[in-house]
Formats: sequence, structure tokens, C-alpha cells
Amino acid sequence: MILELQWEALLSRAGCRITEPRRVVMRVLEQAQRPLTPQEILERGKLLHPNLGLVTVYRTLELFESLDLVCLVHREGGCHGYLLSAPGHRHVLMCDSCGRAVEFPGQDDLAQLIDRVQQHTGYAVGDHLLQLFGLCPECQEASGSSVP
Amino acid sequence: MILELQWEALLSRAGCRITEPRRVVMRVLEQAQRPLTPQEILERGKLLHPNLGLVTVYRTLELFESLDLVCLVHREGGCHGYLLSAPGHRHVLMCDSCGRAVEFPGQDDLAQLIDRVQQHTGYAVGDHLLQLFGLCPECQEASGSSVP
DNA sequence: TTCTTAATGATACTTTTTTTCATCAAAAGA
DNA sequence: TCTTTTGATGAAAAAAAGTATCATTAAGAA
Repeated sequence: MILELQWEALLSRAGCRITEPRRVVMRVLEQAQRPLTPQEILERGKLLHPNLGLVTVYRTLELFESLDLVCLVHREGGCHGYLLSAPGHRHVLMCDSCGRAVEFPGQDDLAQLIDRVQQHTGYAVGDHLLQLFGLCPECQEASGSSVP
Repeated sequence: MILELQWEALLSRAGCRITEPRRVVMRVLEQAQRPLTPQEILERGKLLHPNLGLVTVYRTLELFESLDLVCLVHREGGCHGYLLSAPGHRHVLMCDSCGRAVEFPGQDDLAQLIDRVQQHTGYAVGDHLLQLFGLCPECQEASGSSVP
């Protein structure tokens, strides 16, 4: 509820309109527990708004990304999906098995590392991309019980 | 030179043949200072071996990746490229301006962070993806002199 | 050298993403 | 209230990216 008001206010403030397709995309992302591809968002969105178009999904994601409402999640294979992102939390931890993703903070730990890298390389580090992969508690249990 | 022997030995050991197209892809990556897309590798490779095929580039990259000879570099926009990778160094630092990329180690710093995240979330963290973005020394100078 | 078979590259095909454009609808102004 | 303006949409088409098939080639062992 609060989240809803937040993103709508953000859009308004940016001079954008609150439209039905945008609400649909946001709702789909809110209900998802893992990163979704544009195609997946379209499929789920059509259930809420049958004549949703794929192009609109792409444009909406682009808009949301520019407002830091969603973040792009990368996987080793190169494929990626969009995940709703809480402000300030740009780090994602994803389950290799079920895809469920959560965010976590971690600015401080990286600050040291970044300092050191800057001194070693001479680069001026600005942004970063950190993602962890592993098994969520549920999938650990499941794999634990299947391999006794 | 040493690198060349290394990867050839690795391929042989894996039961793969050392072919001209593979040498070409490797040479292109060696000469590149930034991550290259399959298309870019094809273009550059054709200069050395005119009838190189795109499919072969994809397959060669897949092979090299499975042997950890190259790594996939992700960018915010989702686009990515392949970079020659020194063994053990899986972290990339890329220049936002010229695309030049270098690798750096950083296992220890992350170990703490990962420990903490594991305790907070209950996830069992296995792999990770860390990339830093910024300006390389050359581009810092260039941007510094243009904005006095 | 010869032989076996992994590897190649041309072609066709599927999937994903971008562009274009006519239409629609929500704000803004008279 | 009624236009006018402009942002937003969705269909269609085009472009780009990636994958599968298969006859041919050539690497490397015998």
C-alpha cells in the first residue's frame, strides 16, 4: 500500500502519468518472488489487463529502471530479468534452484574493497554490480531431504 | 606466449582440438582491451580468418567459458561481452568511458560480507558476481583537462 | 599417410528487442 | 464545458541476437 503510493508519487513527480498498463506491470512485479523477463511480465500482465502490449512492457520497465524502481538481475548465462527494488538496496541474492530473489545491503563492506582497488588500478570507481547466488532455506531443506 | 601454451594445453587436456578458428578467437580476445560481443569477435576474427562463422564464435566462447578461459561481463543495460580471464580473478573493473576492462582479486573482502548475508537470510551462498564501473586513468585525465 | 571423428560454416529458423505509426485518453487552456 | 495539446498505448514490421541442422573439412591418432 505504502509502496504503491510511493511509486505513483515518484512517477507523478517525474511528469509521468499513472496508467493502467503501468499499474499492471507494477502489480506483476510486486507479486513475483523472482526476476521476471519482459515476456513473463507480459504473460502475467495479460491476466490482469488482456490487451497489454509487449512494447509497453519494455517501455514501462525502461521507465521504472530510470526511476530506480526496478533493477536488472544478471545470471551467469547472460540471461536476465527485472526485479522490484527497494531504494538503496541494489544487491541481489538469488536462489539457483527456485529463482527466488531477495535484496541485501552491503555498502560498507564494499567501501574497503573499492578503496583498495582504486589505489591498485588508478581507476576512479563509481558504480558497482554485486549479486550473490546460492540456495534459499526452502531449497536447502528440499535438497537435504532428497540426498540423505 | 605462455598464455598461448596454457590455453592450448588446457584444450588438449579436455580432449578438444586446437583449430584455426579457436586460435583466431583467442587472438582477438588477447588483443582486445574491453569485453567484446560475439558479433564484434566475428568481425575482428574475419580479418585474420575470412571465412570464420558466427556459430563457431558462439561455440568457441561457450567452450572457453566452460574452461574458465573467458568470463562474461555484464553492464547495467543488460548488454554484455566476453573478456579473457586470468585464472582465479573473476572480478572485473570496467571503464564507463572507453570500455577498457581489468580484473582484480577480492575474495577476502567478500567473505565477510557473504558470511553476514548468509546469517541474515538463511541462504547458502555459493557463487557471486561482482563488477565495478568507473573511469580508467586515461579517461580521468581526458575528462579532467576538458573541464578545467 | 590414412582414417576417424570432432569441428566448421552455410543456411534456415526461433526468439528477443527496437522502430514506426495510427489511435486513444488524460491534462491544460480558452 | 469544449477544444487543444501531448503523453501513452498497442499492432505491425523490422532488426538483432541466438540456436539447430547438416554436409563438408581438417585435426590428430594410428
